[in-house]
Amino acid sequence: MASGGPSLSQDSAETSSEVYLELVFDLPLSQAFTYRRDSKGQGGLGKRAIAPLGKRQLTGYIIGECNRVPEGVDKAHIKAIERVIDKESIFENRDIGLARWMAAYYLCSLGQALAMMIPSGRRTGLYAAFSGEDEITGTALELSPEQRKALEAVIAPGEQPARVPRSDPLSLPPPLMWYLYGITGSGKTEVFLRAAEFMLNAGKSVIYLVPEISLTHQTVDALKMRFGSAAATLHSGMSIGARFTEWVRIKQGDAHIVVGPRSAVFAPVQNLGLIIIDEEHDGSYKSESTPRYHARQVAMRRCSMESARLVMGSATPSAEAWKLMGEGAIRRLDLTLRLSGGSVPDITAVSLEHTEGCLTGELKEEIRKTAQMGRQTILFLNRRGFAHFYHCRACGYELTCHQCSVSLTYHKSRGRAICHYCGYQAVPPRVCPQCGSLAAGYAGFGTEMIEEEVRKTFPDLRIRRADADTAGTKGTLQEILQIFKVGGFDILLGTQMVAKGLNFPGVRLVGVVLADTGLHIPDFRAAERTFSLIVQVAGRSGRYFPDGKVIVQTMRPYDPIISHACALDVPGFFTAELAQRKILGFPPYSRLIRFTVRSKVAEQADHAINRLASLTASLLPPNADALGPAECPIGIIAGNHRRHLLLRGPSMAALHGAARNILNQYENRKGRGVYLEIDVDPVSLL
DNA sequence: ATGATGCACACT
DNA sequence: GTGTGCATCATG
Repeated sequence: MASGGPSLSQDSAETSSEVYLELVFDLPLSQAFTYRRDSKGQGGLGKRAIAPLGKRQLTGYIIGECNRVPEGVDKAHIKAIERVIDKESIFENRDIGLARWMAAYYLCSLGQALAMMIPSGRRTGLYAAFSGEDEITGTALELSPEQRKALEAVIAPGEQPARVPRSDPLSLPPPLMWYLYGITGSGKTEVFLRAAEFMLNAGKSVIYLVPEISLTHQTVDALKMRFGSAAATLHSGMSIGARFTEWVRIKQGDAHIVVGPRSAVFAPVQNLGLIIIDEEHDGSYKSESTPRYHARQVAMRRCSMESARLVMGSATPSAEAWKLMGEGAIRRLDLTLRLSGGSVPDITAVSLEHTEGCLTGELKEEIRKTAQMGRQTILFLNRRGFAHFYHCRACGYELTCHQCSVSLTYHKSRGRAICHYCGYQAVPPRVCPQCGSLAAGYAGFGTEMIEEEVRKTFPDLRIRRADADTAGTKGTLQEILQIFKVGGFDILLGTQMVAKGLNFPGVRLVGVVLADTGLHIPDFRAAERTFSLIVQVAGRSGRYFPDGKVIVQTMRPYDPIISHACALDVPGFFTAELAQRKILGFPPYSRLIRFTVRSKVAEQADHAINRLASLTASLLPPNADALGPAECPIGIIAGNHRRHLLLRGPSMAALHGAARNILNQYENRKGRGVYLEIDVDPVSLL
């Protein structure tokens, strides 16, 4: 039937009048698929449509309309879409443009990138919420001279970066960027709010990014008070319906300022004027699943594309941001003064060597002194659990998880050793399972052990623990923190979560029980994270009274990282750290793409990573190199053996092409049960 | 991603 | 001769 020349030409005459739709799906497939319109002749760029793909009916995104079928596709095989879902386009050209950039930059499919940008695109997780950081008031506060200067810089008229259309989809002139660099309590938030207010008055929209959702509720409340119904939220803790409602409100232009965690960077605001990134250093801005985008990177791109401004802020900038500030690409605005009557706390590093237990004499004395003053103490420990490693001093045996390769942590309250990665639990043996020695047990300490020691040392003081275990039950953490805030007990003992932006007026003393935890993890950012954590924790002290005291216990009191942190010397830290990174050739002096493979079968993981490595060896340009292949620092998670390989080059441009070629070759013959994850600009290498 | 297909080896 | 498992392939 479809054999002769004449019939073909007739076909093409027909085809030219027919319009086809190009759809992409939330699948790891790079290509678009061509369809006819549905029975009612519906189509529409930027709308979603249900369409048959193989045996399945999937939601696809209409990214184009064309009047000829692609090369090598038989017209007769073209199917019609089932139906169009949306009445109005949900993706503008701008959104599709941003998604195309994401797909190219993060090496994911266009469909995966688009799915990220809409509320129901991906399943939504739940996070524990707790009250946050700065006391934001509904009414505008008086600005200090420093704040005023910062605000004026950010809202200064004029100089817009030229809107230069480029053929290279990855390169655009950078946006105008500023960084509010200042200690906790120096009033960054008020400057952000004023800048936002200015933009709204100028008829522009604002996106306000906060880490996870910890600060979202409070920031939203404040924004609602300040800006009324012009404010909207988009976060993963909301129901799908609530999210959608807010999304529509934003899309229709009813809301002009959006607060939320990293995914809010995709908020469909009209006429974007400003993106704010609060606590820019925070790790939660990097997505942990495909596409593994970084909200800061996406924000920069969006601001470039839409000629908007970008303002970030933190007391402890990321190394990337610090370098850009040094180069002048980001303009630094210093906020040096503590408002609310506070001042910079007095920070002392104390050696833990030769100390019985986990509290040094210095720390005990300060706890006592603080209590006598009727004030409060926060004890911070960067580790959950009672103790960490089960270790035999006779033969060196270590008790580790059968599923994952990490050490088990003993939780006294449950009498169990628990894996912090997969949740595996075991009753710890009394004698060494390997050599039978009795000299086996737990070394190190966790929050439970400290709780016990503090209770014993200070039987008269009221102490509460706040960590992931306590937080398990829904309102509990929130409650504990609220009680602490109003002076309900004397000592708060906690992990990471007390380091985040919490704010307690009555706190005088902050004790970092062991600052070195995490310094030895095999990750080139270990120092940066440790430094940042200590400085952030120290910032909890002395917010409202000028007598804040911080004791940092450490095994290595002379380590420059610890001493820079204790001196709150961010420039000093980065001078040393960036010099080190430069010597070692790590970011921000190079760029990385990480390939991670996982499989239940170790040999399959090895095989896969070796194949990737040999492809890499033949396809990597001469100015780039590869690190690995190697077992991941966490070699096994939940029974999956993990191997990784890092591509390193002077710029992303040098790596992208090679990475794409490697992936194309690899995809041809990938094994079953072997999964590959691609991480562009990885933040964690575990 | 996932459902279909084809081929190897096994078993009533 | 049919059944089960996995590798390979196509999806418009």
